[in-house]
Amino acid sequence: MARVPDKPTLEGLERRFIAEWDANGVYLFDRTRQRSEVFAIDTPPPTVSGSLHVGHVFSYTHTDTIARYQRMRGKAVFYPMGWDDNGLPTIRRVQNYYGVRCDPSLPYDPTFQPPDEPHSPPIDVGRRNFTELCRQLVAADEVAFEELFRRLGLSVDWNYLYKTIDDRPTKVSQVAFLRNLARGEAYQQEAPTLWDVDFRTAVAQAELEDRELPGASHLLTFHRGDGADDLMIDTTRPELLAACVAVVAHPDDKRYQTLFGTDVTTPLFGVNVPVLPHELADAEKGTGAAMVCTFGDLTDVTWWRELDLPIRAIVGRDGRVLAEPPGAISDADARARYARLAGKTTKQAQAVVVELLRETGELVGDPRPLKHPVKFYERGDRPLEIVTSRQWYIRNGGRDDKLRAIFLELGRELTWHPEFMRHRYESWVAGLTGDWLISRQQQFGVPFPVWYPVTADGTVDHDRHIVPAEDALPIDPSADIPPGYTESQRGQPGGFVGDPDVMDTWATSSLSPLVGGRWLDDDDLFARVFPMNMRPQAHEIIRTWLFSTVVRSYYELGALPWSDAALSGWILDPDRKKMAKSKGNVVTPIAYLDTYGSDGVRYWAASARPGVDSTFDEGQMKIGRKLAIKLLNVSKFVLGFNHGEPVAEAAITHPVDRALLTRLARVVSEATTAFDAFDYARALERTESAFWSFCDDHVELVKGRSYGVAGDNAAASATASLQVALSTFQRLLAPFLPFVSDEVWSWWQEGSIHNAPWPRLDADGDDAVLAAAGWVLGAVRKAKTEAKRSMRSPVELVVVRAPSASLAGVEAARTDLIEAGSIATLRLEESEEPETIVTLAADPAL
RNA sequence: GGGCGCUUAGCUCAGCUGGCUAGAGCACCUCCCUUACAAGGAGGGGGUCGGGGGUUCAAGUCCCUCAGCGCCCACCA
Repeated sequence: MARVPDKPTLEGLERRFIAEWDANGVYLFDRTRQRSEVFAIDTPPPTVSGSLHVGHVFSYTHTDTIARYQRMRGKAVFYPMGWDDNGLPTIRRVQNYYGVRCDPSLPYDPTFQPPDEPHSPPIDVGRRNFTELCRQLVAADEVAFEELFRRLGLSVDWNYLYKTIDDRPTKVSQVAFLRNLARGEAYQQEAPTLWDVDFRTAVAQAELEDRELPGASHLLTFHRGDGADDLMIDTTRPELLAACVAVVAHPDDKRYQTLFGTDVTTPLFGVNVPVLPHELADAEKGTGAAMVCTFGDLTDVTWWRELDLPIRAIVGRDGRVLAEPPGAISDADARARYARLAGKTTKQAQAVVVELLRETGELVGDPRPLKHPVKFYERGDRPLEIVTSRQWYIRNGGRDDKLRAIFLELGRELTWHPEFMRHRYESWVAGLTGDWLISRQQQFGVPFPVWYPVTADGTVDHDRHIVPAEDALPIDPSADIPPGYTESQRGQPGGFVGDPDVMDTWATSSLSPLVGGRWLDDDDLFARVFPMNMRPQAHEIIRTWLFSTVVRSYYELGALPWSDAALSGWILDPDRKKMAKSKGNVVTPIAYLDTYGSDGVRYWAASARPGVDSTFDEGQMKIGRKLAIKLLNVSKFVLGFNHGEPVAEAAITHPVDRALLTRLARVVSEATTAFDAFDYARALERTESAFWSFCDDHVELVKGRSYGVAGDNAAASATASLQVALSTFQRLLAPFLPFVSDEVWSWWQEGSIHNAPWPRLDADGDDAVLAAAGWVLGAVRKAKTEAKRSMRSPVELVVVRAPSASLAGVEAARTDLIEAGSIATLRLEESEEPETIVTLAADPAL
């Protein structure tokens, strides 16, 4: 006996089912299943910084529909969640929220309590205190994140939740790093690196972005001896003149042939620098001759390295000109000029240099304003500088073509959804110019588990690493002591120091399949889930997260981390701009979940093609809600026949009903194929359109027969087919509308629909019957509408003229048509030209 | 400069390996309270499928080309 409410409603479904699913363990991962029976998802751990926005709802829903489909296909779905609470966003928030700053040199203060209000000026605290504040602050956000994801109906197994800040992920990061180090895949190097002067940290190539900035071209005079003509050089960065180490021109540039190998003297500072040929110099740009500074841009680094030039650094890590000039600036006037620059930001220094050049007459004309692209750290506010520093790197093929070829090949073995996304991986890997810089000069993150010996004279020996045993991890070298030492030896001659840096957040994220699968900690589990099936993620982090995961997985396990990568698009606001926190146009999802229900919002998300940027569209949510309501109502109606008791499928003998099953079988097949290809949107579209046609046409057609107007057998056939269709549609819609589908399922089935098997149908009916019947019914409806009659109004005569094949279909549906259309006489006439003539009964109102 | 994607009704978008008069939803108009649903239903108006060329019996769909928009990569004097 079906338990159908008198007045079906969507109200309260979310709260009820969230609790029910939890209580019944509907989404628990069955870890007894073998790898071949598991579908494992490498879920993106969202960055915990504030709140989730509608973009999260969008992409996480995509993944969830696939998880639900695979679960219904009988797979044990490994669907963990993680919180990425590492990294700069958290640091920034903690600094601002409490008004504190981390000073790693300070000891831990167990009694420290954060101020109630942001403290100004910021209070300096030790790294461990700072970390504790980070944990406190993210904890509240994480509760809200979990609540939202549950509300949205994500079928995550929350038992596998992890936080990147926790010991286990930290240990995974440190172990993997030490193994990289031992195998030579990680190394340390002192070299010019891109440097953010505000965050005071090195940044990686993958975190750069170009911004178009106004600048100016300055024409400078470099002097040649013996009264020869001056050498003119155009530069946008005259403030780096003191850092000039050479002048380069293209080897074929006729203008400079005689100068190659000679020296010229720099303006203002009178330093002799060589004029050298190099392929990268462009005869078309400026005067064709460029000054090489240490370092103005990445090309300078190349010239410096390949031409074996000295270093004359003048910009410090704070972005200001260093107090002391390079040794090459020896002349007293030159040193006096330099003194006017010292301590200034590069921007201020530029103004001073221009002034000085005007005084000496070495600036030709005025600076000519231009716009040019400048490299920024993607989270930064000021242009990057290049400074020499000691950093950790992981080899990624950027300096090794054989390795690069391996990573390119791995990218080709990966299945991409949509397929064209592989181009982004290809062009990124092909264009790498250096290894992956993983160290950051930050206080909060996974520390490098390395100490260095301090020699007897007090210098740190960076060439020797003291590393802990794996089973001692995780460690913090600024708090923990290397084996064989005591805390009193920290920083002392003959003692040790800890590596002060932390790993970039991607260095941890790149291990997400290992962290999620509990590598090291639970080998049995890991063997059942790795390599994973699916990596869902946004397309703009292919170069960071996706690529780095491929790299780490290759090093640690010699395999691709997953078989399939599913890239989601962006949410655009109505002005077609990407919704992003930094753009200030994000939409908070809660209000929409309240208004349209989780199912409605999920419908909107699932309507967007995989990988395609999609406009935020409230209208789609409204449609989703209507779909959910329709499912309630049609379920109620179908379950009203035979008191909701199941009727054996064997009763389905009527040609109209058999045609329905054939249509259903096709829809199931299309949805299945689409889902297998990760195309949730197509699965939804096929299902939805078949569902509406079922409700509006088929149900109307067989309604009368279901009530019994054509006898018990005909009624049983209709009822049984309606039940099959209902069961099928409920399950096809379950991945998209998990709440309402489980509600209607609960009216007549045992257990959650989300643990029910995905529908399978074999049918051999002739669905031309439905096409023919639909055509006639449509004509009848049209006639009634045009006559402004009710759909119930009687029809005296319908004459159907069509080829015999179509007539056979109409004949098969005769009783249903007569009933559905209130037709007194239905006459069929064979004809080449299909035509339906409807004669309405006299209007009783007239 | 190289690459990728997009351009179909007023709006948001489907249209998969070329094939019946190009579809859906929203919006708009008309009608219908029919006992699953008025939070519904029936019907209608509206498109030379970005431009041009080509292949084909047949092109929104394939090829070439141009244009606009977006993105990725590279350049950055």
